[in-house]
Amino acid sequence: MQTEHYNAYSFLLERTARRVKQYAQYQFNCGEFGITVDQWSILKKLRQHTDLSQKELAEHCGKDQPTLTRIVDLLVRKNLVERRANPADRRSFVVHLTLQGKQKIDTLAGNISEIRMQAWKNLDQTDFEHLKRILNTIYDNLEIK
Amino acid sequence: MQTEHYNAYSFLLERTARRVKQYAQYQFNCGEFGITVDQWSILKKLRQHTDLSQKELAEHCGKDQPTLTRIVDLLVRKNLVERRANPADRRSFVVHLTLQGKQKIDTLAGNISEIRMQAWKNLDQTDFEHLKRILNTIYDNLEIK
DNA sequence: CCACTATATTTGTCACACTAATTATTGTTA
DNA sequence: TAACAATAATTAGTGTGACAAATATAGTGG
Repeated sequence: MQTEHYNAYSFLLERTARRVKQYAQYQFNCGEFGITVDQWSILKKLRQHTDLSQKELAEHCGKDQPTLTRIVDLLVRKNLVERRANPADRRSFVVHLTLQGKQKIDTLAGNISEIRMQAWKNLDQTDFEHLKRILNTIYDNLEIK
Repeated sequence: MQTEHYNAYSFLLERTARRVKQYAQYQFNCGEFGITVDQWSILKKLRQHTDLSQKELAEHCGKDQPTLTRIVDLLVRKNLVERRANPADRRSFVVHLTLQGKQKIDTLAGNISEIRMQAWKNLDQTDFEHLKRILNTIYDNLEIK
């Protein structure tokens, strides 16, 4: 690899990630979904693994704990989730989807899949495999001891 | 492409972009570089194209104008750049590297190249070409009209 | 020249990332 | 059991990103 690349990839990566998020948020706003993209990622994870602790939820979603605390605050304020005492550990809560939260997910899931699909025009399965492999390699290369 | 992918790529992309930035910032902090990763990207662009207006600088760096205003504020406070009147247009400034700014860039450029290189362990030129092509395709697919 | 529109920058607000510090609780070990 | 370290969650502070609105100046068409 020549040196000039080492500066380009971070720019491309950040720029693309930002656009992916911005595009999705724009569509969320147009459709008046009433949540942010990051809030959606939490809801969706809860639909798969119900009643996770905040720490577990943060790990699954790739967020840090302070960020997760605040996202959960916002979701609680919107009555989409609630904090429930964790009987096994009084330091922690489990985050529980409300009925309203489940309904929100079921209502939006189809729309959001379509929004996400838009990125893959002109790309195929092989491209996805490449992207996944390269991104995961970079991710592993940069672990902080 | 099957549907499950359409939700995975955004997670991978954001996660990787975040780690790239976090890793670089961590190394910046360890080395007491005294700037953030985003501030560095502005300085480096100014080293290539001197005295850009804030609007031009924002475009080159892929930042929006309010964000750029604030980053320039921080760089001014650190005496690394200064705002100079644009004789051609009194609405705008040109951002000018101070001597101190130039010295900072020259001092850090080598270290930062090395930090950036770390991401490419176990990857080659072809991987870079794939990544560039795929990210740029996604970027173009998601333009907001 | 005047009104109108467009542009460059700034400010404000909300959301999120990262770090460090704090609080409450748990686990461990002397 | 009492001191100690580890952990879950929170809070605070700074930086950045997106969007909207405000201000000042520039350009344009009548």
